Amino acid sequence: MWYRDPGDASPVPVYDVHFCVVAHDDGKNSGMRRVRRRGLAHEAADHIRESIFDGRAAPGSALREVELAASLDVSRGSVREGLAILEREGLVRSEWHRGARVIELSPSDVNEVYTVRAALERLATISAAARMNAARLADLESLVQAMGRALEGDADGSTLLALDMAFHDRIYETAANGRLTDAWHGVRSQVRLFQLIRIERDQVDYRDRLVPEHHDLLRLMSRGPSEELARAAEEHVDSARRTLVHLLERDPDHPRS
Amino acid sequence: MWYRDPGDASPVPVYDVHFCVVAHDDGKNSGMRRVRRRGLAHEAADHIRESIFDGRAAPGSALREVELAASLDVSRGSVREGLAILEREGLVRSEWHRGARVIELSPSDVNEVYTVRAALERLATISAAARMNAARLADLESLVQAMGRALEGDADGSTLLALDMAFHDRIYETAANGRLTDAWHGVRSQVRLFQLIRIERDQVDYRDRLVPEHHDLLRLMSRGPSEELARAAEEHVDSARRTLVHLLERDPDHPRS
DNA sequence: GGATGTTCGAATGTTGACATTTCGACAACC
DNA sequence: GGTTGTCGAAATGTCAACATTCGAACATCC
Repeated sequence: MWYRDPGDASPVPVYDVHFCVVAHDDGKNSGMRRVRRRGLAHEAADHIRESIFDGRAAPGSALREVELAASLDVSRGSVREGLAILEREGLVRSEWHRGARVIELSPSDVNEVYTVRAALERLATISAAARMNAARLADLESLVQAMGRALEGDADGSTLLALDMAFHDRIYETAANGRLTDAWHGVRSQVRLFQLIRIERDQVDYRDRLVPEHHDLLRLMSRGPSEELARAAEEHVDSARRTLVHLLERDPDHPRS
Repeated sequence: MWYRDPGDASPVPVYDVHFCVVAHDDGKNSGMRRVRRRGLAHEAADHIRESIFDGRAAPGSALREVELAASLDVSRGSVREGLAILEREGLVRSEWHRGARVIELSPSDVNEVYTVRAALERLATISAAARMNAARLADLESLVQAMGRALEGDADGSTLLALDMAFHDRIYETAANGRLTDAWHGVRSQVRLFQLIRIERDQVDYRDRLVPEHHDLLRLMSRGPSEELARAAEEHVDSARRTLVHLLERDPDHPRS
């Protein structure tokens, strides 16, 4: 028996099953690798997260448990747990008996997030370089090439952003440090939010630097760990920080398209 | 009306009120600063955390929600939320429909935790140095002096550890970067667990290095940010890592006293 | 008029009951 | 003998109802 009525558009059991294909295996892996079940809390978190990135949930707006529970068709408990997940990611702030709100982004937040990110990326890049091999290198290289193709094809911002994030995710994956990945996930969603703003309001700079900077990182990583690589990783993040602070100070309110 | 029966030993309302005295104000602040209410989830998390540090909950042992709910006299929901808090701190691992367990500590975990900690501490120390002032310096100095007194008085390990942790907490506080503090809290409890092991099984080395290393950090911080300071902070953490890996590889099982 | 106390509604915090999944033991089969 | 299938207990995931808190509008008092 299921919790939800099967009369829904998609008559799947509520305890949803997620088939996660390992996206970047060596080509020898013929199909699915592991099956993960996550529960409604993660499902709810995904929906809410998406609505924040979409702009449907504006920064500062309240995320009421009953509303969300009704709109997502799950109980308040699951919504509550989902909101806790988003709070861990820094997308949401909640206070005692005052509910949860979408975070608001100020220049000082940019500094906080990107300063921490620089420290993490420094470690991740060096750790990844120490564990680099041909397959991983080729994988990263294909991502950079995809960036190039996307730029020539005049792809929209979200495509570029997805490739950008994927590149860095792979680095953390290669670093193979669970605690480091956890720390990254603590700022990742915020970084994505900021990069979204950056792409919206700075069409030129981002597109000019996307391929060269990532290509440089890749080249340095292929030569193993070095202080030069660490510096490059920090600078890659810090230049993004400077750009964002500049953008936000010029025009604090962000009119979404 | 209260949820709990007032017949308890401490007849306080369940929605407990916590008076947080700012512990290290400049002496001019006469008393309490802010009142925080946290809810039962945090309360439950505190209890469980303590039982992990005490050794009552051994590494790898299951933390059953019903048991904890009964023993803490709260509902399963609150225990559940508390366990989620501890999972955020890395003290607990939980899997879908398989419950939560106290983490087990292997040498590879030491490497993960202390590598990340080194990266965070590097940033925190430099940020703190940039915001250092006389009052904060004096505060840190008094902590180092307290360490010295504790050593001469042959204090037990937990006292030394508390001072050690307090020293580093103050650094993060001085850095005044919320995201950095969050990341630190993601490994802090694990660091504390490891340091507990270190103190238990290495009475000499830790006590010898406690004061000199912290004094060095303090001296360098007082001169403002520098690459030398960054290196010292990293090395301070990395030497702890090396010691712990050594200890754990010699004697993987830790017989608690 | 302005500050203070009160009341009320809307939201969250908490709880216990129910549905689902997991994992072991045991039996049946090849 | 080893593998496979079934059953059941024990645990977690989920839900809906209740208790508590917060904030603001209103009335009251100086």
